[in-house]
Amino acid sequence: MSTNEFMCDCNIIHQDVVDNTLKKMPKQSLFDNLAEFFKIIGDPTRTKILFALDQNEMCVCDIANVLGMTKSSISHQLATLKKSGIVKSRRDGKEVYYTLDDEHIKQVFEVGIEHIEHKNETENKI
Amino acid sequence: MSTNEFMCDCNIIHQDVVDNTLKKMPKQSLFDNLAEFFKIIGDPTRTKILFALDQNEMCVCDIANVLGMTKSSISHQLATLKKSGIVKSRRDGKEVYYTLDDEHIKQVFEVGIEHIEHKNETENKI
DNA sequence: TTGACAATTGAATATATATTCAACTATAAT
DNA sequence: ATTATAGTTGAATATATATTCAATTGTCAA
Repeated sequence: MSTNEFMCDCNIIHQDVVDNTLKKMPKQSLFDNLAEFFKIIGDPTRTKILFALDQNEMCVCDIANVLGMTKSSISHQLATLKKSGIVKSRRDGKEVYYTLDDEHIKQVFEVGIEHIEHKNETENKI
Repeated sequence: MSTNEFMCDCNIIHQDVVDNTLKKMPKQSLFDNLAEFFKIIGDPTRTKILFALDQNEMCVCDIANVLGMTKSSISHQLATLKKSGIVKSRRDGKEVYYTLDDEHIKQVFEVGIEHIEHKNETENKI
């Protein structure tokens, strides 16, 4: 019944489990979008930018100073974040101000931090 | 006051905002861990593996069949996930069974999906 | 012990991407 | 108009990594 059995190099061992899982799998595009989103926030520089923007609306130079990086690299990363719909920008005079476009960011960070703390706990149990 | 002002190529424009943000910034290792975690789940193959394992404990061949990929590539990815403490494994005879080691995964997916849906909504408003 | 299958592993390849650098645009002030 | 500053952009480089391939290990059955 599985549509994938000819694409891989091994036999199905538990047909029921495979069929059941295949039935529940969302379409590929959901996984692509989900992974794309996590990949975008899965970079230390971008994570720091998002944390900073979660505190204040900020212009590029200020972000560069907070992170201790060049405005070029910050601008590149902001472009990536903007293209993904995570931040938005407005110009005021010479400065361009960035803000979070997605208010879930804090919540996303929180579950990530929960995971890290969970991991540290279990490691320290040894 | 800022410790970073000599590492970047532009002046601070809003000293108060920069100082205030720097005061609130967690240490670098938190961002590294956070980003590392999101990077790990920020790959379509791994996202699918985690979704599958959230349904059932599964062996490598079954996962390979669900995803339509070779057991080698699945095994490599499982090693990555295991090293990050996201999955764990047990051997039973010839098979090695994997399960989620972090029960937050479903919650992490949920906030990610919320973001995607939020993005789709705002796009469709045009 | 031999053969078969599940799974792992290391090296190689191919691809993605973060930062740098230099050039450029946009805006404001003189 | 000229100058200075904020920000963007494209190309180049350096680095990371997903998958493939071939070889290997672990386990069971005959």
